[in-house]
Amino acid sequence: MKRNSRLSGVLHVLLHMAQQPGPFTSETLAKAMDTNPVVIRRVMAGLRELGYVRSEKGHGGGWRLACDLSKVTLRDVYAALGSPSLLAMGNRTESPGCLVEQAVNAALDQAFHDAEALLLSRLGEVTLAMLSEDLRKRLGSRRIHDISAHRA
Amino acid sequence: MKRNSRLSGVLHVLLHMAQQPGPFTSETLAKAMDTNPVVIRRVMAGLRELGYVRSEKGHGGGWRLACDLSKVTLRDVYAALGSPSLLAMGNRTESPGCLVEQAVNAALDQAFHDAEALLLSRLGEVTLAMLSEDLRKRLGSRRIHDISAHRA
DNA sequence: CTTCATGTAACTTTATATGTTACATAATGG
DNA sequence: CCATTATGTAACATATAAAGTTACATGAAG
Repeated sequence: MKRNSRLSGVLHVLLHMAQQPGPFTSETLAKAMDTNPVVIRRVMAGLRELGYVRSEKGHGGGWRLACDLSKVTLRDVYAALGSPSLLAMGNRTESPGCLVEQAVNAALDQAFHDAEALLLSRLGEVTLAMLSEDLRKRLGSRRIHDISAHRA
Repeated sequence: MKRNSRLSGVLHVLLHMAQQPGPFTSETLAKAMDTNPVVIRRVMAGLRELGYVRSEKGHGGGWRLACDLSKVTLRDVYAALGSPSLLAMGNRTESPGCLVEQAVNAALDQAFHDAEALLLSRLGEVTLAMLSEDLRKRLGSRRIHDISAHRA
């Protein structure tokens, strides 16, 4: 999986899960995402803590959606991943003694903060249900979208 | 120097240079920034290409500002660094064959694009002269700010 | 022609996301 | 019971990119 694509990856998994009844094993999901089952479990753990999915062990076990898709936004999913930093750039030092650095930080922080706020706001406007609806439109005529037939 | 803090670092250097007449050797700047002279040269190279600074070799050589600070914005400086990616997150794949991935990408791309545009816009509103003016206010009573007395 | 500065390629280090292995835990079916 | 199948998780390995370092070439000043 490409760098820093957890959000993208998790959404992919959730959307697939919304297309078929579960449960899905970590191995199935991992194959579809071209990654490792452990990675799936790691990423899904955050979602489980917030009650968006459930997991069960043993025969017939695996992952299932456990939330109202119209109530969960992309921002919620992002938060479930631990709210990793959104921006690729940051300040050299956070609490500088140098006044020059303080002046630089003040200017950059303002811009960075605004951009982060906008991004979070946008993510908060999109629910998983909206994504799923968009997907159904894209699927069009095709009746089923089986995860086992996944190709990148 | 912390990760991905080139913009912050370069601005720091430029602001120091605006406080005193030059020239400044890479070594002097490096000490103030607690980094290596070669790193300074590498980063300043982009600025030189765009004519924002000049460098001279030999005795009495070093770096000098070569632009009207009121005409250069933080966005210009960012561009001089090669416009590195602003966001820490991206899509798993750029041109996916999977329709699920396409739906996810479409949603995320919109949000990502808007945030990047806002950030660039904000950076474009701030000139080096404005930063320098802000710095002078912060310096207040202090008459001089000698780079050789730099502390982080 | 020595000294001091930048220019730059090549290499090393470090940070972090991602991937993998190994093993513990729990649920199910015989 | 107990073999099978699943998740849970720690520990380790790999990959990538930023940052730092070394080495040496180039050029200007005294």
